[in-house]
Amino acid sequence: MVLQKRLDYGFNGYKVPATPRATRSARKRVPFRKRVEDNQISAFDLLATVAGKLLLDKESTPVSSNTLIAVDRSTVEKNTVKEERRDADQSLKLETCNQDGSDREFVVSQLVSQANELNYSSRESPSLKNDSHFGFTSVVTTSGCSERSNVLKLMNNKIKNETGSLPLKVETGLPFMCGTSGGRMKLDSENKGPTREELDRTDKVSVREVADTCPCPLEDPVVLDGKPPFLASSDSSGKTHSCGFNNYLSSLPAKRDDVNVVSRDDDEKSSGYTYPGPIKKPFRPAPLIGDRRIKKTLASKHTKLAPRLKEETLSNSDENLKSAYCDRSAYKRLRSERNYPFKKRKFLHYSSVSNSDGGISSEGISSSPEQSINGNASGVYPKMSGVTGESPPLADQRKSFHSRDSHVKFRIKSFRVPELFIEIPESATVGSLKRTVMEAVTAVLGGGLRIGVLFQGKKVRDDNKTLLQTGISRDNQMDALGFSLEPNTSQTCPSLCTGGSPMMLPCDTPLPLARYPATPGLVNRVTHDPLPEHHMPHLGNFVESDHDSAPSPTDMSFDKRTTDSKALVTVPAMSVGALDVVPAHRKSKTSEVVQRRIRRPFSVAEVEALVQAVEKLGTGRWRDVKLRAFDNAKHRTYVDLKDKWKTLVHTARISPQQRRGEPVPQELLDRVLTVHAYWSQQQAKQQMKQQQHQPESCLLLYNSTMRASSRCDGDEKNLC
DNA sequence: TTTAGGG
DNA sequence: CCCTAAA
Repeated sequence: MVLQKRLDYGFNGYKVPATPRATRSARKRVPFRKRVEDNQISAFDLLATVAGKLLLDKESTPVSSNTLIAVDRSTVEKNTVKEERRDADQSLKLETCNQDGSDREFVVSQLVSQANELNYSSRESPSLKNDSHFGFTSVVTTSGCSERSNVLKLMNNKIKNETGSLPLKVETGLPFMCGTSGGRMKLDSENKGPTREELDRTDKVSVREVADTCPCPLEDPVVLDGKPPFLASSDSSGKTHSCGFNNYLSSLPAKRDDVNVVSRDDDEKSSGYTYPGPIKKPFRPAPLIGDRRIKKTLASKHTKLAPRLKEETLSNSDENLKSAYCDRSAYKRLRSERNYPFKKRKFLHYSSVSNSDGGISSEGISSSPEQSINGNASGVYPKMSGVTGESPPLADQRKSFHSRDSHVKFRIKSFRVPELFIEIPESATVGSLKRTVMEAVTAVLGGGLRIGVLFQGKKVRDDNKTLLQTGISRDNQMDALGFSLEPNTSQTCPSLCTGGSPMMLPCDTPLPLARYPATPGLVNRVTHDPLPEHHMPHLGNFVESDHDSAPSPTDMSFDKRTTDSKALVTVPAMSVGALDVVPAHRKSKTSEVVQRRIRRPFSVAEVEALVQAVEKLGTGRWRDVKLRAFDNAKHRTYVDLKDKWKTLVHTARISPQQRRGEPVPQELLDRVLTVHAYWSQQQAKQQMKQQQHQPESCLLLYNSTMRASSRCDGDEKNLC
């Protein structure tokens, strides 16, 4: 807590003089701010996690991100193990999942059976529970109606060929698809009409069709058993079918694991084995940090997406929650795909398929959402690709799948913070030591970081080499790979911004914090920013000209900072999530975004001028002081001057060891104390005069006046 | 808008 | 530096 607080201040810049903060992102004025800051902290906090190692795994899990169902048992088990490991250490993790060209073509029947198997095993084996829920829950969570139906439709395409059609009534199928619980049945049913309409129109696959083709295997008793009783009972007619259907559906997103999405264990752990029925309940049983973040994000994003969602799904008021989760996934998609032209509707559909977990995780990983969702979904389900107009036909898609490199899976447990050298006098307090360290750390973190890659003990400097070329992708080399955070010294960002090393996020992946540290005036200098449209609207207005002011150290580090911010974010974005909140606020549609002014430490000369002016005018006439001594320093407001005086007085009173920032000459500080005492006295006298006729307060005032005057008696006389 | 103070 | 209540 303490640490966090301190960091907070550090990044606010205000209280950590030694750590010039370039900027601060826009945000809403009131309550948001605190939250944002806190979130930001956690990001850095996380970053600062010490000493770590990177695990490199090579897996040949079927990619499929979209193919949803192809999780074989071995994969599940593997994942389970990982899950446990995650539990063991809470440090930062970054994972990418392997994408292999193989196993891409699934036949529905196969898929189905596997799905069932999954269900079964999850029920059977406790060890698998965690993992399976992992998959299932996410399905439940994120998949909204539309998505599901979408999936269904997609399935349909396949199914038709494979199994032909089975009798299943739409009436039974739909409610379940869209319903969240048994109790909601009625509403759902009411809404099924529009939904269906929507579906038909959009994807040209009638719901009826879909329902009709529900595969047989779903009726498997085993599956039914695994399903919560109330779900089954909630459906009075054709329950068997619908249940099977549901199960089937639920199993789809389970595939998600393959998509590489790394969800925080804590996010979904609690849900355990989840069945598709009560979609709502298991959503977020116990909102954890990650979730909160998401909610916040949603809060703002939601408004935009909700209408559409509802249109597509249900107009049920209870739908909010659901749509919110849709939003979440959608939001992720949005962030990673906003460069693409996309049809809203399609976009929505896609979103749920791959992303169920609340994590920010998937983005930034090599198998990015674009690939997984766009590619697979459309590949497997040609209809969608047709509508989207982005994805190649199935055949081509497949081709491209195979031609894609195999992916390497990374897990970064933690980062090592660059070595820091700190010198501090013996007389310093522990508190100040902590502070100093904090400053150093924040300076590093806030001042620009880059990622270093160590391989076999050597730094890999060539960012253009592929993993293959460097040998990193080889299984036996996994131990030889390490990441580190390094203070950034270069002015330009080499590959990260241009092409991106495989380790890093793709440049076009929007990163919330990427532009976060950018200073108003600074933004203009960032020419390579991939997403200019996401800049805050008002930035330009804040560009101040401060030629009149002494250049502060802050100014020097701007460029580095901006260029590197990406690297900085890349890592924590995975699991921290706090960062996610930022963009939401940045884009807050409701109000104007406010940019915090950059910190401009007072130079000695300025302090001198200030003291001089105050000597003349006294405290309490800050406007005059401003006019007199800082009239042409536009960035110094009278409030600033007042604040500076306040801190000057404080500085003068504390021991020199406790002072930070650019040292102010003791002579000046002495004057500050003197002047301050004098004017305080004057003020008191003034008040005494005014209240002379009030006997009660007279004594008090007199005492305080005496105290003040006795302290610097001699000086006062001089001044007078 | 300015001041004064807390954050 | 920010934010605000008061003046």
